[in-house]
Amino acid sequence: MRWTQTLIPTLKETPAEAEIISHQLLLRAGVVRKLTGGLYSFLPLGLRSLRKVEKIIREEMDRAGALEVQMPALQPPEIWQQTGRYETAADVLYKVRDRAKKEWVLGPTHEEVITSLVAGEINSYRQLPKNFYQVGVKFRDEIRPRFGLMRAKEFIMKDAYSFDTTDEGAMASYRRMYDAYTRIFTRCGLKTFAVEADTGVIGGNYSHEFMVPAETGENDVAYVESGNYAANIEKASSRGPLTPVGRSSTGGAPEKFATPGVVTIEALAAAPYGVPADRQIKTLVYLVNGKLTLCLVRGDDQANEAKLAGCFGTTVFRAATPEEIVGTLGARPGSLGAVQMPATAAGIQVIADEALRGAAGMTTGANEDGFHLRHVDIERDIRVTRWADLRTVKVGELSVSTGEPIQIRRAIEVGHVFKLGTKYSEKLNAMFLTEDGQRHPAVMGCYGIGVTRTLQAVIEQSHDKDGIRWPMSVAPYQVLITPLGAAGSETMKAAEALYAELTRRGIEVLLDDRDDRPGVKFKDADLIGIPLRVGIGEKSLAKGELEVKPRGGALEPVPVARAADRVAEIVAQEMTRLNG
RNA sequence: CGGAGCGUAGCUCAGCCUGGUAGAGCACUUGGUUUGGGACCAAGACGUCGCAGGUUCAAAUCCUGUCGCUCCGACCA
Repeated sequence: MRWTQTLIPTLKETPAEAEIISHQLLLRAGVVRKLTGGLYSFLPLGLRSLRKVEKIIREEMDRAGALEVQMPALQPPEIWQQTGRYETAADVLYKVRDRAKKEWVLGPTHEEVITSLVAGEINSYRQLPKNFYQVGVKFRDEIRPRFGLMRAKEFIMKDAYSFDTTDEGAMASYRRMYDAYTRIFTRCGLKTFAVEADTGVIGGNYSHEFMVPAETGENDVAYVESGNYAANIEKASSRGPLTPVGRSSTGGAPEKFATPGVVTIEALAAAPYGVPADRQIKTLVYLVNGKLTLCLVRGDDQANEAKLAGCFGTTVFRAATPEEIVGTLGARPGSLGAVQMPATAAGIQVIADEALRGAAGMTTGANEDGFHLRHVDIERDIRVTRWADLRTVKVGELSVSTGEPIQIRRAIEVGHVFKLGTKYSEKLNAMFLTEDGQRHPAVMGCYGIGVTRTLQAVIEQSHDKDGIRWPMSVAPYQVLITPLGAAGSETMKAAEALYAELTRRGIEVLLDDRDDRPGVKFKDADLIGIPLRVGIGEKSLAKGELEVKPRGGALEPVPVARAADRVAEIVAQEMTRLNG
């Protein structure tokens, strides 16, 4: 391709709307353009890279035995009602109406559709296992789209769904996808690591997210130095707080004391009260299925909402409003506690964090504004209906499995593998007959890769101060030829000859045939990040040489006659390296 | 949804406080000079100042509403 024939609208200045480097480079390098918030058009360069990521994904999915299909983006709401996700996923569902006023949803994912499909077409164990995948557009009504392609209203996703006859079979399918994902991201030139992920209301321990370490990521990941433990912060657990809970009990009964205006852990920890945060019980109130539920964590701990969801068995819950709380507990947030509860709170569930087990000599709210209770012994004074891990782990705590101190870093989630079980197959009747004639729901798994997000993650991980540094495997073009000279010059003639020869060999070449100054061409070359550049200037050409230069690497003079061979060699080496 | 900020040329922004003929740099067009890391000179084209209402002799500027964008938080199958 000739530069003057395509469209590569590079920007010298950084658009004000882009905050993170990958987003800035997407715009500056002419990869994408924004239509409006969360919606982007891919320009010629961007589309080429996107197609390459998709191609790698298809090759590895096919290699893993998955079957490509294509399912509708527009879906009937009925199947969403059947799985219950019409309500639980309501926040992200785009809904539209047709001329007859019938409602439709724009698919944010395709579990319902694929399971309906399988329910109709697969009846026997002889037809299983199967794994179906597609690459297509998803729609999500994100509360806050941001960071360009990272969190968009419309994005491209590869989603796969496996159907097995047994749990063991489902595990094998899961493992195959896990391995395929590892290969996919490696081939894209991305350094990723897999972390244990929250399984939400479905439960179980089989969910991993593939993460790209990046300060701009939206996920916190807990990990240990050896690499033998890594988990999303939503899932991560530890051996407990670094300062274990004490039993500094006086043995006395809970004692009420006045704390006028004190409604925070910090205020109670400060003078004149001086109650350390780890000697306080934090009382949180949630509205779950229409009922108030108390959650107790240590004063210095943070409740983890993903763990709460698992505990509640639903993701549909919210913090109770002060009005709801006062009506039941008789006090406002900041003065709440589970020791003495009014009659209006009879039967209320009290879920306490494991870190509070055995705690005595604690201080908590008295359910009376302006008062707290001290000398509280949680096992003696509080009727705990359930103990559970509710807290968010902190840096330095010891890993349950390896005993190493936990560290926390930010990361971008680019892929997710999940063992679903039979939740969807049961609800949508995806049943098969076993060898001995019994009806069983298929055991499912689902596997997603954010394709457009992956593309941006590559840039986030692979760039320098001058621009993008595309890995050879996903670069829009493998080689950029930069002749320094106008049309008709000797340098341009040499460039044309090399362009023809490389193209003949099947190498993807971009020829910068613009009549521009060298500085402009070099700056743009660095910005758009083609991994290998061939410079052709009068001085070197007079010596019978061209200049071969990897992006970000050293310049190598090569005789004109050997140039095509040398370029082909480097391209092949790099592709082989990435493809493992 | 709560908090903050911003909407002026394709891009980056000034002008607004203190109302009075809409600006700069980059990009674009033409001509010339240049040509190894975002050139220079000259001429030119490009604007419903986000939108709507109000105040005023007069509104980019003041007031009200509204839409959009960005950031923080909440939220995130």
